[in-house]
Order: sequence, then structure tokens, then C-alpha cells
Amino acid sequence: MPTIIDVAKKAGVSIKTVSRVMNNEARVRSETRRKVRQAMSDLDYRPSAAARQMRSGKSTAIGMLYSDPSSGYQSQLNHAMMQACSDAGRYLTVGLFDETKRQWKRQLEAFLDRTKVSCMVLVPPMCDSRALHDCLAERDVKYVLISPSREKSGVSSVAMDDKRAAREITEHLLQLGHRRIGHIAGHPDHAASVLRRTGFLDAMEAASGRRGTGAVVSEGRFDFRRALEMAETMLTAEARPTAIFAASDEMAAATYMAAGRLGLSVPRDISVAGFDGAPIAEIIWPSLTTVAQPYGGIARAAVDILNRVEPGEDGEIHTEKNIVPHNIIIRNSCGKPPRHLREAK
Amino acid sequence: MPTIIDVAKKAGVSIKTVSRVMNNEARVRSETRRKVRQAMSDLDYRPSAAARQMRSGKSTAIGMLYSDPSSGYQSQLNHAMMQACSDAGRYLTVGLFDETKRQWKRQLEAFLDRTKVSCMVLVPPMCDSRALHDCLAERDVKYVLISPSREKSGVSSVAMDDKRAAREITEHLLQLGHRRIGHIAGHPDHAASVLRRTGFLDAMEAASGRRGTGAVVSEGRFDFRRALEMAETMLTAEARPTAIFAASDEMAAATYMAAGRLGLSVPRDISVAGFDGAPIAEIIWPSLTTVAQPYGGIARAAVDILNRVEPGEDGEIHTEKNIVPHNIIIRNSCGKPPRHLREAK
DNA sequence: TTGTATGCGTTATCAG
DNA sequence: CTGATAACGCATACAA
Repeated sequence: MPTIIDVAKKAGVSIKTVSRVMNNEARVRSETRRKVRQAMSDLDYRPSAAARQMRSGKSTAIGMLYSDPSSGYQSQLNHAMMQACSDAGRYLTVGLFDETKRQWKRQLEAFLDRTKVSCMVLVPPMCDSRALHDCLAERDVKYVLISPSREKSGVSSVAMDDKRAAREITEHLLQLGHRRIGHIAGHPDHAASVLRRTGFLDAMEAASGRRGTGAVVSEGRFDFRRALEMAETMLTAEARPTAIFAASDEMAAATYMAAGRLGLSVPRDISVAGFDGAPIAEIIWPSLTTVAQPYGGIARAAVDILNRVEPGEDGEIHTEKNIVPHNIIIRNSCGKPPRHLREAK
Repeated sequence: MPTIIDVAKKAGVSIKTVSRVMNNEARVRSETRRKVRQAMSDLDYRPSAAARQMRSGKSTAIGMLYSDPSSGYQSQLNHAMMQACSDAGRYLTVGLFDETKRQWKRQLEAFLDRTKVSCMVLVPPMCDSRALHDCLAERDVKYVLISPSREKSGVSSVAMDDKRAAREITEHLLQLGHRRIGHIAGHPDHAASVLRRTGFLDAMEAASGRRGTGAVVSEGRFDFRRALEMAETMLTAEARPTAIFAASDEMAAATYMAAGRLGLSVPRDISVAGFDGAPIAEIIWPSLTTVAQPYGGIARAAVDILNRVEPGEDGEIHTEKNIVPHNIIIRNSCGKPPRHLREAK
């Protein structure tokens, strides 16, 4: 494995200069910089993370907190972050974090002490804890928020556009001819739930000309059992919807089950759409039309921000609010409504 | 942060002695050892991973390969490993690994070069790749296998007893009075599937006195749609089972759906049991009786083996085959069969 | 059984 | 703009 000394020799400069180039410091003549870069790639040089960390006291790894092992969202994001870090030549160090415990502050400090990470990504629900922000700021750790409920000034964030995605998938249903559509919403405290519901209502309003027309909304709270009840209620109402848009794929799965119990077939009798692009959406049958969370794009954007925020300490920190485009995945759970219901308002 | 020097001063010895104590070397007087240990805990000393790694060229972290982000098994194990490592004062470095690509060897070597891990845990399906074993052995990386299909001599392994667990959950069903029980098996190439099926058949045989009596087996292949079909077939057969034991929680969920379509209620008309202890088992309703994989115990055992295999290089390597006890989680998906079917053989 | 001195690959100081 | 040299915390050859 080549070291900084080998690079310095090859480029005919001192190791300090090589170090300067690596760290994107300003005062280096551009030709010198070029020579060093050349030498580095010729030798396939890769700096020793250990030596770097030992000297600077800071790890190059990116830290991430994990609070709920059974959360599909967190584990998907975790995977995407690993991938993004790997692509960017960095590493991800993840720590368990129990936000409910009173020891959380010590827990966090132990994590920072041991890992020496100097930058982190905060995912929901950690990204909404003011105390957590303060603790990080106090220790001078840079961080980026993923899908925060509220933005925070001076801190960059990355998110998808939940409202718009909800609008789009509702429009898809409308385009198929559905006029009476149910929505099983998520937990009202969850920012994304509110956005998804609003997007749904916006699309319904645009189609009918009046807010609320044709829309049937229930609070599912992201809970399977509750969603099951809500779906059953909707499907047994006198004027039952011909399509249901659930705010999560799990709740969409619950809707499948409710439909099954009532002898209704998806998508013949009832169309179902979900949200998240969870594994279950591919697994269940018929496969579920849903909004895929852009985990990869979100992770890449977060790593990218962290890469840029670190070296350039010249002047003030440039923060940004990054919206990552999503995809609607059309699968087999949505069809046209029965003809006699198609144009009924 | 205290360093080895602070500890040495406090204990009144040289740093070399402290180093010896840390690494569990033999030639240290036990009183000296005690003094050093005391000083370490007084100062809340924690060795710098960076310095250690720089000096030795090896990281203290434990490596793990991840191949399928949507695999609940892998992500659960991942989480358990993080926890276990954290408890043992070690770190987990996980790498993506695409076993299908031809570049896998370079991918693995890049991982080893960059992370410098000297020990790893291999989870399914990686633990069954002979080429992977060879590659690791070649680079002198110690590893432990988790739930391998076949044991490998000279390599330790950790697993749960799938056969026994399947037998036990089947016995639970038998005890409730079920005599005709269906089993939706996993993929036949998967070692665990075979064990689970065998355990099921063993229990049925023990109860009836004859192999196969009362048992209805279908190949579900761990696939939702296929399991759905299998369950529908079973439930519409003339002599339908009063209980179904699915080899995975996902397939149990498919069974719920099949039951729903046929107007059958769980557990009143049909009892369902699963296997894995996946998040979905708690989420679906009624909550699913299942075998919980002992992820935590498996991870702890693996880390423990790795902790012991490393320092004691005196003599030959002691390998072990560790079976971790599991738990049957009784929830709400199993009940007594209708009276008239209870004793029917 | 214990201690001393050296070097691992970086970054930072300070002088050119 | 560039370079010589001293740390950083630990492990180990070598010495006692």
C-alpha cells in the first residue's frame, strides 16, 4: 500500500504539499496540484483512515443514529446510506439510539467519543429533536436532516416531496376513472402524513372543483389493525369508494386483507395504492402500485452535502434544502372502476 | 481523553505493561494486572482504535457482508450484531456484497483493504460460498458462520435449532387439539426449509404414530403469491386442515389473506402459525403466533467466539458449533379447532 | 516479569 | 506558495 511519502516522491514535492492537495487547501499552485493528483492516481493511493483519524482526532466516517430496528424506513435508509458512503469513498458508522431513555444524552456522547465522527445524518424521528440538535451543535458536529418535520435554520436537509407524490398517485387513480376515492391517512403527528393527506385532497379538489368531493379520509395511524378497521368501514359504507390510497404500503396490505374478508377482489372490485415502496409492496399479490421513496437519491444527496460542508470552511456555511425526485411505480393493484360508477360524482 | 500513558502513570507501571494487560498477554503478575485494570477503569480509559489500527495494520472492527437489503433476516441480524458489538466494546463495519456479480472477489478484497478487518461474520447465503471461504482463508481473516447449510471443519458456527423449533410449534398446535395440520414449506434449496419441514413431520408422526398422517405439506418457496395459492388450495380441499404452520411469517400473512378471501376467520375457523418473529408478525391482525429467531443470542455468540479466537493463538484454533435457544411466541392466531374435528384422525 | 525506544501515516507548526 | 520536522496513541524489538 503506497503512503503519502511515495506520492510525494513520485510528484517531486514534500508530503505536506500532498497533504494540502488531499485536503483541498487553497494555497497550492494549480500545476503542482495537478502533478500530485496524477501521482496519487498512478499509485492508486488511498489515505490511511487510521492515521488521519489519529492525527486529527476525527473520523472520516459519517455517523447515523438508528432507533427502531423494525422500521422499514430506517433500515432502507441505512442500506442506501451505506451504498452512498461506499460510492463516495467514505464509511458509515451507525449507532443505536434509544430516544425514549433519559440516558440518551450520555448515549449520544459515548457514541461521539468512541467513533469520533464529525458529521452525521439525522433521520426521523431523531431529526426533530431539538435537544439532539443542541447536543450536536455544542460538540461542533455538522449534520444534515433527512425529511424533518420542520426545517432548522443553518442546517441543510434532504427530503422527498410527499405532498406532490400523494397528488400524483391520486391523479393516477383519477385518470383510471375513479371518482370516489378513500384515503387511509397516517398518524396525524407525523409530518409526512399531513403532507400526503393534503396532496390527496388537493388532487381530489382539482378533479371535482370542490374540496372534499368524492374523498373519504380515515386516520389509519400507520397501524395495521387500525387500517384494517378503517378499510372495512370504508368498504362497507353505502357509497363505497372504488379505490383506496393508503399512506403506507403496510396499510395498503391491510386494505387487501379487508377486501378479502368482504369478498372483494383487488383490483377488479377495488383498486389500492400505497406509499413507500416497501418490500411488502412487491411481495403481496397482486403487487402494489405505490410511490417509491427515493432512498438512494436521498442518501446520495446527504453524503454530497456532508462532503461539501466539511472542507470549505471559508466564510459562512452554505445550507440547502434538497428535494429529491420520486417515482410512482405502477403495478397490478389498480384498475378501472366498474362502468356505472365511473362518472358518478 | 486519557491515553495509555496516563494509565501507566496511575498504575505505576510502564506503557508496555498496560499494553500487555489490554491484550491479555500471559506474562504479567496477577497483582500488576489488577492494578492496571483498576487504573483503566478509574480513568475510564478506552484505547484509541485509530492508533491501534495504525500500528497493527488491523482494525478491531468486526466485518459483515450484506447482500440483500430487502431481506428482513439480514437486517434484523445486522441490528443484533450492532448491538452485540457495541456491548462488547467493538464495532461493526458492514459492506455491501453482490454475490451474483463476477467482480465479487475484487469487491471483497477492496472491502478488506479499506476496512482492515481481521475477523468477520458470514450470514446466509454468503456463509455457504466455498469460494468466499477460500478467499478469506487466503488473506488470513478469521470468521464465524451464522446458520450455514453445511458446517465447515475448522470454522466455528452459530445457529438456532430450526428442526426443534418447528417440532415445538407443531406440538403447540397439536396440544390445542388440531389433528389435521397444513405446512407451507420454504424453498427446498434452503437448508432451514428442510429442517423446518422435518421438524413438523416429526411432531405429526409422534402424535399420530404414523409418518404423514394428518400432515399436508406444500412448497411455498418463501414467496407470498405462491404461499397464497398453496393456502387457498389447502383451505378449499375437502378435508381441510384446521391449522396451518407456515415456514415464514410472510407466508403466514399470505395464509391470512387466503383465509380472508374464503370467508374464514383466524383463529376461529383456521389457526395459523409462522416462523421468524418478523415485524409483520406483530403488525398483522390477529397478531401471529410464531417462532422468534434468537437474533440477539446469535449475534452475541458470534461476537463472543470472535473475541476468544483472536488473542489466544497458542496452539490450535478451538472451533465450536453453537446452538442458540429460541422462543415460541404465543399470540392470537391459534385457537382450538371446532369440536367435531378435534379428535378426527 | 517489566521497561525503553522506535515507527506506523497523517496533519500542523513554523520557517523559508 | 512550499518544505522540514514534531507530534498523535499504541505495539513491539530489544534490553534489563
